[in-house]
Amino acid sequence: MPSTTSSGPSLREISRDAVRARITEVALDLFAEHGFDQVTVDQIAAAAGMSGRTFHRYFPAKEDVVVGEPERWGEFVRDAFAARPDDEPVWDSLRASFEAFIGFLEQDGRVQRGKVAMRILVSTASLRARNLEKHQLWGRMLLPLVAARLPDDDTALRAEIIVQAAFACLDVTFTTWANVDDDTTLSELLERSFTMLQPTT
Amino acid sequence: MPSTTSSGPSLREISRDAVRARITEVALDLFAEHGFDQVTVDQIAAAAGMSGRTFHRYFPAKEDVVVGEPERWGEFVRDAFAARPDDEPVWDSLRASFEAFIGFLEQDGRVQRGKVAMRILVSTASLRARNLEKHQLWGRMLLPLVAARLPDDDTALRAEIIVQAAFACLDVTFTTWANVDDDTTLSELLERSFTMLQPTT
DNA sequence: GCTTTGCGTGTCAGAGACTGACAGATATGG
DNA sequence: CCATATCTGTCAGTCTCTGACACGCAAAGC
Repeated sequence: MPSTTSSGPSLREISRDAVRARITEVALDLFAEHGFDQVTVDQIAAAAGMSGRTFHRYFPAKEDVVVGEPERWGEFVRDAFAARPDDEPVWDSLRASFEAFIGFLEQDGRVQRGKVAMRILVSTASLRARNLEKHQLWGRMLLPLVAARLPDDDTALRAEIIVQAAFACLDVTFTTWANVDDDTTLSELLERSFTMLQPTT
Repeated sequence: MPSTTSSGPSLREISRDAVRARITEVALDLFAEHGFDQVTVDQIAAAAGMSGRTFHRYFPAKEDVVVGEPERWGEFVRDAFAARPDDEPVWDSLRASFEAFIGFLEQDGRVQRGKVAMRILVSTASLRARNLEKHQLWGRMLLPLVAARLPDDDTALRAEIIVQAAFACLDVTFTTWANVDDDTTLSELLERSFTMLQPTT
């Protein structure tokens, strides 16, 4: 147990995060060069100086290296949504929450790396699958909040549709952003996507 | 090669389809009882009286038993969309195309079995993944047709959003239908879903 | 009728992603 | 220095999926 003097992450956690980051760095390079499916776990592990077994102790599945930790970002988005005013239309609240998410990514400086990762993601079936699971998770986290803000009847189906449509917008945003070479902004694409769709009130 | 007297499916194809149907039948029973992940390919093969290797000659992947042949249905939907009048709003055309698809399924009497299959599908990650690939495929087939019907600018992004949103509606439709015990109709749910969302014209 | 050809099938071997069990190494705290 | 917890590698095993080979059977050609 860590001493009570510091309430921050323990030494072990720092070390663990550092190793995870290193693995991610090495793996993304390999994926970018040879393609996700052409790189084996053992190759990544060797490049990172460890055994394949140890790789799986840091990432349960090979896909997790690219997708990251959906849980953390899901909480971020959920909290952002919860912080929105109650009288705002849900569609706008969702857009604002995704906007905050994107803003966080950009500020963190992961955008360049993010574009590489996203290009790998959208071009690999098993990674798209993992991404879908992220949507499902986020959906389960957002659904009750969205449903609570909807007027009277049919809230279950309405909320489901709205959330899924929002994810579709987010997906299209990231996909087109990854496939384009100019400097089009994620925020810009997100706004355009959300504007093209409107839930009937 | 078959003699020219009959232009129908060859004997081999009939036999192949029959075997495929038999495997599907046996496998769905096993999946429904034990869950998709708990049933091995060898178990299905044994229950169908063949080796595991032969199973894979009929279905490249275990998931294909549940998902079926996306290509065929994709063509069906694409043709249905192409047959719609040019001046109809794309959103309505998409709804009509999905309606036709659903109608075909219901007429074929696969609805009961379909509900079982759908329950297995929505509760298994790898099957949801395969279903997503189906969406991607259908999307690639529909996208050019949809884009061609859209007014002037930004057709690429607009088409992408509209198609993805339509798939979201279709997905929610099947998912809620599978999870509900009453007699709510697929068409009914589809209509409600599509009505809740409107692309801005 | 016999052969040739094509096709379906089983067996075998192997890659690749994981997972559990065990044992040694390392570092953390007293 | 020791006791503890954690990390790590090795090994073995499961499961999906693929390629290669050989066997059997049935239709087609002579």
